[in-house]
Amino acid sequence: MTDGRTRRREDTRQRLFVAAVELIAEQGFSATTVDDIAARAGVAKGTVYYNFESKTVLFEELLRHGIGLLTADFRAAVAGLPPREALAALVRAELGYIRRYRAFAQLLLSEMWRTNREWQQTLRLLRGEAIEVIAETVRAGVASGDLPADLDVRTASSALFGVGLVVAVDWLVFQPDRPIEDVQEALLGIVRRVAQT
Amino acid sequence: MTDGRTRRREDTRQRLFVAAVELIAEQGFSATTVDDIAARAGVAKGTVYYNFESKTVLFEELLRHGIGLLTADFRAAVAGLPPREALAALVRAELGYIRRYRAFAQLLLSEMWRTNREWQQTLRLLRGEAIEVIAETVRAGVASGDLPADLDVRTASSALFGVGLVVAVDWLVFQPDRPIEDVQEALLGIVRRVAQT
DNA sequence: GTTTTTGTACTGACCAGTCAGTTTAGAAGT
DNA sequence: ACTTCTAAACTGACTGGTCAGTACAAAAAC
Repeated sequence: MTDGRTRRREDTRQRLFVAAVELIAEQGFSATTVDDIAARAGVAKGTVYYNFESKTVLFEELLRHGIGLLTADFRAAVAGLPPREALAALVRAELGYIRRYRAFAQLLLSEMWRTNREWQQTLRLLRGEAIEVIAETVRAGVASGDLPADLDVRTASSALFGVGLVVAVDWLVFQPDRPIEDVQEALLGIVRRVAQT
Repeated sequence: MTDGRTRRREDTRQRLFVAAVELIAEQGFSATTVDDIAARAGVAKGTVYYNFESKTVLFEELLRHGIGLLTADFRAAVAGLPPREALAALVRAELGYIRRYRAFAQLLLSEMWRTNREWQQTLRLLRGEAIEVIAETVRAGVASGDLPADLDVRTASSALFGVGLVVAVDWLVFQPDRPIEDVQEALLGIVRRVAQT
C-alpha cells in the first residue's frame, strides 16, 4: 500500500500543492504559471501533468484538499458541545486553521466571490460543505432555544464564515504584529452580538 | 475646459472603466484581456492605448477613481456628525456605495489582500486613504469618550472596512434576494458591539 | 486643422499542454 | 545475492496558440 512508489508520488503531489497555494495566494490563479509551480516545487513541468490532468484540475483538487481539512477541523471542534460553546469553538477552529494554512486562507478570500471561472462551481460546492457544519450548529441552537428563533440560519452561517476569513486575513496581511488573542476576542465578541440579534 | 472634445474623451474613459471593472470583477486582472475590455466598451483596441498608457495603468487609474468616490462618500457621510452617529453613517455609506458600484466592490474584495502584484502598492495607498476617514472618526470618538479608550484605532478602522466589504459582497453574490435593510442592521449591530470592546 | 477614434495588421514574449526519452523502485528470474 | 526486466515516475525541449503592445492610414468629431 504505502510502498516507495506511492509515497514518492504522494510527496510530489504534496509539494505541488504547497507551491501552488503559495503562488496563487500571492498572484492569483491566472497570473501563476505552471512553470512557476513546477520550479517552486522543485520538479519538472512534465511532472505536474503526470500528476494532474491540467492546471485547473490541480487547482480544483487543491481546493478540495484545503477545504476538506477545514471542514474536518470544524467537525472536530463542535463534536459534543452545546450550541453556544460550539459556535465559539468554530471561531477558534477557523482562526487556528487560518493561522496554520495562511496562504490557503488568503487564496480563499481572493477567489471565493468570483464569478465566471471554470472552477467556480467546485468552490461553491466546497464552501457549502464547510458552511453546512456551521449551519448545523446554528440550526441546533435555534431549535433548542439557545439562539434567537428569528435567526436566518443560512445567512448567519455564511456571514460567520466570511467575517472570520476577512478579519483573520486582514490581520495576517496588515497587522501581523498584533497578537492573535486580540483578533480572537474581537471575533468572539462579534459572534456573540450577532447571535443575539 | 469642458468642451466637446474633453467631454467625449471623458466619456470614452468612463466606458472603458465600466467595461474593465465588470470584467475584472468576474475574472480577475490577469484573465481579462485588453481586447475583451475594448470589445465590451464598444471601442477599438487602439483607443484603449490612446487613453491609457498600459493595461496596468488603466487598472491603477480605475482603482484611484473608484476608491476616490468611496472616500468622498465617507467624507460626506460623517460631515458634522458626533462620533457614534458618524460611525453608523459610515456603515450606511459603505453599503450604499457597494450597492451602487457592485462590481467595483467585488473587485476590491478579490484584489485587496493580494501581495506581489505591480499595482499592489497603489491599492494599499488608496485603501489607507479610505480607512483614514474611518480612523479620524474613531479617533475623535476615543478622544471625546464616546468610544472606549483602549480601542486600537488602526485595527478597528481596517476591520470595520473589511467586514463591511465581505458581508455586503457575500450578500450580493450569495443572497441577492435578502433585503438590504437586514444586512445593514446586522452590520450596525456588529459595529456597535466592536465599539464597546 | 486639430484631436480623437477606428480598423486592421503585425510582432515578440509568454505559456498551457505534449511527448519521446531517462531514471528509479522493486518484482522476477537464476 | 545479483543481475535482468518492467512499469511507474519523472524530465525538459518543443509546439501551437494567446495576448500586450505597436503601427499607421483613413475617418469622424469638434
